[in-house]
Amino acid sequence: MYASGLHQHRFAPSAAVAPAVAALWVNECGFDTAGVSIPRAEPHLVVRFGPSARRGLDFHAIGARQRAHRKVIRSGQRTVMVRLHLGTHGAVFGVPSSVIADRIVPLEDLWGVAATRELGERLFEARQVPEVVAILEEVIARRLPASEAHEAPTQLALDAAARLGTARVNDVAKALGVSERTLRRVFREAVGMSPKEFSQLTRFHRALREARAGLHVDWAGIASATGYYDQAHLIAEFRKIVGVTPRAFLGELRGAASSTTGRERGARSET
DNA sequence: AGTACTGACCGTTCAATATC
DNA sequence: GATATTGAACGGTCAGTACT
Repeated sequence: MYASGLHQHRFAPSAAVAPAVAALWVNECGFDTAGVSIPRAEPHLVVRFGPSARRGLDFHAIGARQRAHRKVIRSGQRTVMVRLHLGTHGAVFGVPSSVIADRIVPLEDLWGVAATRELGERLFEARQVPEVVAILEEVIARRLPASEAHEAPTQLALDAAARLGTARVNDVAKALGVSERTLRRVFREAVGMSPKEFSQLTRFHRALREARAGLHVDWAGIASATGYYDQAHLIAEFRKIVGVTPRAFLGELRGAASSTTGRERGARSET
């Protein structure tokens, strides 16, 4: 999430939650502003404090998303974002990824009223950001199984995801020893989107990363380097995913990421 | 028999590519 | 840039198999 005037504090996940948590950060904003979230396949756990939250504090699970969405961030709002690894939805949320795909689900619908009320009370009392992060990590760690091994269907989807960059779905299915239909079924259940949609999102992120890194002088170069047929297709894909052209979206992000700090347990890159 | 899982087939959609 | 063509990917459905 990026927004004008937004302060972002990043935390390296502790060893206890590292198998499930890919990134953890806190956004704070001192005045009303606009924000845009970049769509991702990974599920997120979000805790909001402040004027936008119900009763001053609420938490949600956000599933795999294929489209950016924009919203107003109110002054005084603090948002704790936890990005999970693909395939950990079952352990952390207790449901298949397909259940929360393209949705924002109140955590109490997944964890139950009692568990979320207890968590809410603890978070409400914890005023300092590191304390909030520690509580969240403790709660997530408690939900993780002793073994890091995934169930077979989830592992199949993860193996497919690792190969899906440029390979065709049918070829990936063959390489993994299942039919294309089975791979598609399993993948959608485990990831919350189709293999093709996952490939497109992966390619979009690659192009965005290259553009932000400034490795190419023009969009045609980025399109060529990241697997798009041509610049026109790159632009069409950006329009579909984030609603605007690549140049406009970069401008939106540049204007947004005005203040970002990496600290506490070590800084990492964040998109 | 009922259930769960898988593969195969089919018609449709749409992205990729070629051509004008 | 607009349009046409091609083929990959999709979801629905059904049959086969294994298991209870």
